[in-house]
Amino acid sequence: MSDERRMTVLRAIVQDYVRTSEPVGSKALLERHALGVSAATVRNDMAALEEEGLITAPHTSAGRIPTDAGYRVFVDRLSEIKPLSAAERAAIAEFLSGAIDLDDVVDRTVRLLASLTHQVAVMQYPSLTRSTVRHIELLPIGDTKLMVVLILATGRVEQRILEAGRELRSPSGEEIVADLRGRLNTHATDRPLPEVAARLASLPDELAPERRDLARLVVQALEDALAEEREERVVMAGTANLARFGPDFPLSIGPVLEALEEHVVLLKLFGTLASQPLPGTGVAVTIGHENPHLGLAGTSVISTGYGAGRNVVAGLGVLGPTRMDYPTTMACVRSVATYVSTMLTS
Amino acid sequence: MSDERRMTVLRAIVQDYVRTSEPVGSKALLERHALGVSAATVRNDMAALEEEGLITAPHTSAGRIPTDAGYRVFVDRLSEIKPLSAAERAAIAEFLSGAIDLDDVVDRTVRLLASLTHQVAVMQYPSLTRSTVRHIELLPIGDTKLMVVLILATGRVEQRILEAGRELRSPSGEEIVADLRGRLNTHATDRPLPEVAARLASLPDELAPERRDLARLVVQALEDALAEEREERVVMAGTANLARFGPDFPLSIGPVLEALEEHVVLLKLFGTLASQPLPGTGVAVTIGHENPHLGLAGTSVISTGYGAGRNVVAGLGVLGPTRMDYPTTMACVRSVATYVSTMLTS
DNA sequence: ACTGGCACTCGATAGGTCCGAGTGCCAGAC
DNA sequence: GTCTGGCACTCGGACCTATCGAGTGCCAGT
Repeated sequence: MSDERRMTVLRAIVQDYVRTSEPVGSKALLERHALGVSAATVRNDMAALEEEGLITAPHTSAGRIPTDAGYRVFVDRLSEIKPLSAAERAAIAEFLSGAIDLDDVVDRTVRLLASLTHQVAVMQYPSLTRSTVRHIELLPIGDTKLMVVLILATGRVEQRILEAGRELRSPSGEEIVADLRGRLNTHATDRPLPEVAARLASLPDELAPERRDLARLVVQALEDALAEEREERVVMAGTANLARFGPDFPLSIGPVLEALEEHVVLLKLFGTLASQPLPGTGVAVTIGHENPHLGLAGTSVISTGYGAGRNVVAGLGVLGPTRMDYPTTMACVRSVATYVSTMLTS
Repeated sequence: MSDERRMTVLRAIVQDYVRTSEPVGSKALLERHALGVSAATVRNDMAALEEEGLITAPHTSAGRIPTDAGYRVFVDRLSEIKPLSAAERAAIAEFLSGAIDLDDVVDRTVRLLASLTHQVAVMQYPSLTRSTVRHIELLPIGDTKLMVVLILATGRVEQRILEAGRELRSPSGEEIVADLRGRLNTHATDRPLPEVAARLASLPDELAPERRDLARLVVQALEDALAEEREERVVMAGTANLARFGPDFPLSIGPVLEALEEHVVLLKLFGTLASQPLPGTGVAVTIGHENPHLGLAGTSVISTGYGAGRNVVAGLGVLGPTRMDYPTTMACVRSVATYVSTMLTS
């Protein structure tokens, strides 16, 4: 019994089912795919596939549909995904190149991805925890107030104003602030945020005792800013595509919308997924019940990382019904991620 | 023919239909409402109401359901809406009081509103165009760079860094900056943003010629900051409630989700609506086709304004099927808006 | 102006039949 | 062993029909 052919049959079943959304039988399979064998043989293979749990029959005497495990095997066997056409790539590049700022890049990206894949597109906001510090600035305001400004490599700026409790406009005060600014930047500039947080904690100890209080306040303010910004945002588009889930979606769409609203769920999903890409494709795929969240049991998630330069900053991807055109969708996700990355690098 | 009783019948029809989501007939009406007249009389009234276009029959020999116009009359006749119970008010207050910052207030508010009304809750981010300036700060950075900080009454902070093109750390430079800071705040502090924009434009002219270039740069930066922040954000929650639209919703839910994703549409909706509240209730109601957007033809929007102090800052409300419990929903929207307003004032 | 009564309409429901795609299995061919 | 053709069987979906009942419009009577 040829393992090879069984996989061909599985692939054919997945393809046909995705196209028609109807259970596919042995006869129908033969019409669309030149398998070179008879219907009876295909039936035998199907029986074997069902035995392995890769396909299932909704009821006796109907065709077969792939199970989650079937999709899994199908996806894992995709050694490489076909690249998009030149025209498609050009369209992506053009659409994204019109963006005016970071917000706009994110907004355009999700919309583009949603319309390309006809699924729900989700994108993590560029995560600051994986970004680096570009510069830290200290600015006296009034006589005793100090503004702490944190500028990140992603272009984001955070600021805090704190009460220093001492005169800062005096020559000695200026000197203290200048010294602190220098030390902060020595420790932080161009370093990733988690490392910065660790290094800053011990900074006050290297100062003269009378300067430690101010340093502690500033470090505290910076840590605040880091912690707050660590809460990552998620943007999505294409939820209307859920309406095409199929004629049977009334039950499934509610929970899915609920899950999509819980940004925490999505963040967890993309956080773990982006780090486990499928070898050879660069994208990660989670299918149906593999998904930890109950409401998403009928959906698959295709995700990947993106970022400026070579370090991954955040995740992006799409979510759709298990019955999804995996190859095409994976290609779209990967291409869009690539373009966003180049866009962010410049 | 008593106009009075006809309205009572209409009200009863609306109430029953909202409860059961099934067309209501003359007989069923009599069972639930003590109208004091016979079924035949009710039928006559119904025929008259249908003549007026306030109710309609899905098909011959079925009950009647209210038309958009019917709902309109029903809502307009609600002289006052019943306040929420003390327990509900307490729950609202407690849920919102846990918020830690502006973002959190908005987030909690939409979630609360969605779960209270079982509809889709939408909330405009506090609009800066209707806010006021609290303070403008100018801070020299390095030798020739200047940071412009704009602090708004809503607590939001915007900053820009610009190249001044001249020495600012010198005594004369400091004096110029201080003078400019004073003038800016004289013109801007505690004034609404649109007025600030208008006043700033002419500010350079009141300065000595050699100081105008710097002033123009600063004014330009401030106008940039204002313009950018003018782009208003919208937050929503409870989209999963759309799944309860009814068993017939497959067609309608798609367009609705599309409309919800077009934040521009929502902003326009709430922008115009919040300014036209229903007298006596403080909330604005748009029903079905009254809505300009095609995808929302089957939905009603209940909205109102909220804000710190007595000036309305932005809109907030819910969106749901035309078949909606208007009195209760209106009460919820109003109460939540009230609490958010008090919360923002403090 | 309201009521009771009556004939009529028509969607929803239930039962029954038919059809065909699809299956499993088996005996025979390569 | 592996594949093929054939055959009996299953079962959901489509289609038809009959029945039921909530609801209507209208009219004559109070």
